[in-house]
Amino acid sequence: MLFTLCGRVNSVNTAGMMEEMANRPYHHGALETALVDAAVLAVEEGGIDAIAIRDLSRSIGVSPSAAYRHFPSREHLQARVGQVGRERLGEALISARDAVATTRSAKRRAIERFEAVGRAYVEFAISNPRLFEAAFARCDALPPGPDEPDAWQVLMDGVEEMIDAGAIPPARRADAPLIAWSSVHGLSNILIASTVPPEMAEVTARRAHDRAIDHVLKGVLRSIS
Amino acid sequence: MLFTLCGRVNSVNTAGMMEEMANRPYHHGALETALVDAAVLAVEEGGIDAIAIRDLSRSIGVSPSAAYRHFPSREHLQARVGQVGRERLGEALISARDAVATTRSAKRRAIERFEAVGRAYVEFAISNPRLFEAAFARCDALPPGPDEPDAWQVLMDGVEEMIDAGAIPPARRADAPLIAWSSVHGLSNILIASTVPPEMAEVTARRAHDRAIDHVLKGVLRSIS
DNA sequence: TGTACATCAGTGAACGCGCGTTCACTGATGTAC
DNA sequence: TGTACATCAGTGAACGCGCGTTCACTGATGTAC
Repeated sequence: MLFTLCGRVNSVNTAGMMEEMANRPYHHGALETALVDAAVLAVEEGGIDAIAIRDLSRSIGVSPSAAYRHFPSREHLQARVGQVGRERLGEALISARDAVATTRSAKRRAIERFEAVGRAYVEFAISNPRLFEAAFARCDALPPGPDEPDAWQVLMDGVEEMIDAGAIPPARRADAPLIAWSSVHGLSNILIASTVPPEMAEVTARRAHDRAIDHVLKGVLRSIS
Repeated sequence: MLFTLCGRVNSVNTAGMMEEMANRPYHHGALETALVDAAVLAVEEGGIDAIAIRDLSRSIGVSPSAAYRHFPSREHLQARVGQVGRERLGEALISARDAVATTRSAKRRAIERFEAVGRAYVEFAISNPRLFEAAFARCDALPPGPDEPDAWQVLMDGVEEMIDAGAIPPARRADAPLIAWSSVHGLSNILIASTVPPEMAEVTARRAHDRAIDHVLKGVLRSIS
């Protein structure tokens, strides 16, 4: 499911929702979280403009005005979704990087960890295309939280790690992060934008994406070496 | 104006519009063009979802239903705007490339033409951010017209030209276009997304962008050489 | 050259819709004494 | 331990809005004879 083209993490439990609405207490208890979760799903379905306070409240089973206890306006909720997108992206990068085995040489390991970050970046975008877009569409609206994992930071750490391990020359410290980020971010957007013809099997698309990612990552390493 | 951050080609002539509405004939004469032009401006103002048939018709001075003589639905108009974005991007690339002087060696010239394309790509995105986004958001909706200049084609031509001139090895023919496109497309999106703090002068931003473009283009050449 | 008529490109009223937001309110919760 | 009361987190009705789209219509245009 993670690798389905434009696939969504589809965790809506309709039965559970109906049940919840039946014997629902006066106070929801975690309305803010519920709103953000629902908003994230809505964004993944129809983009950032698909966020509608009335619609989300309704789906949660709460009156529209209740939402205003937690967000002063629709825009603030949208901004929050962008923030969540950035958080999830950062987490995906870190967990992919840290999943790389540690049995290689320091140099090889640094390269593989860097590649894992790049690969995870593109795969996150493919798996959550609209959330990925929202993450960057509203990135000026809410500052990164203090312990929010930041994609840009993860990337710079990776470059530093490679320099330390002697995988790339220190002279590249200044421009390598932007070069790498551009490539990987661009590939992500390109893969998101291009719709695969329906007759093309999902597996085929996945393989094509894989090859594209490989090529671009190899290119990145060449350009910063 | 071309280089203003998030600058728009602001060619609305309010006086002219009022005048036109006063002694306007029963038939508009070029309503389709007028709708597309107005839609492009609206997109540049507020993104693809800012296209509203009622609003556009009103601004042109025509009844809402008149638009339906030319577009079956709002979605078709949106798709058309995406197509216009792609056309304009393609034209910008070609004209920048062909503006490169021909007095250099074939090799040097091929490289400079290629760089000019990359630079024009990013500059188009910076100058028309929302139109640029729309160009790729709806790129599956309308097929490219027969003589529509295609950004991807321009890029591939550039690679071919460099191979012919001996600027890059033929072995790069397969992966160079995607690598180059990813970098340049990614940088475009990054520069669009990052808002410059207001205290930062426009000139400063422009210079920062210039440096970023230089770095990334140099990286592209390294990675495909 | 003049005229009948088909076709084209508009009008304007109406339909039904869902939205964001506000407001006075009420039920539940927790805290000070 | 019990109670008064402030505060919190909901309700539900209402406001005004603009939207996409349809429909029967009408004025302008061009074409066949």
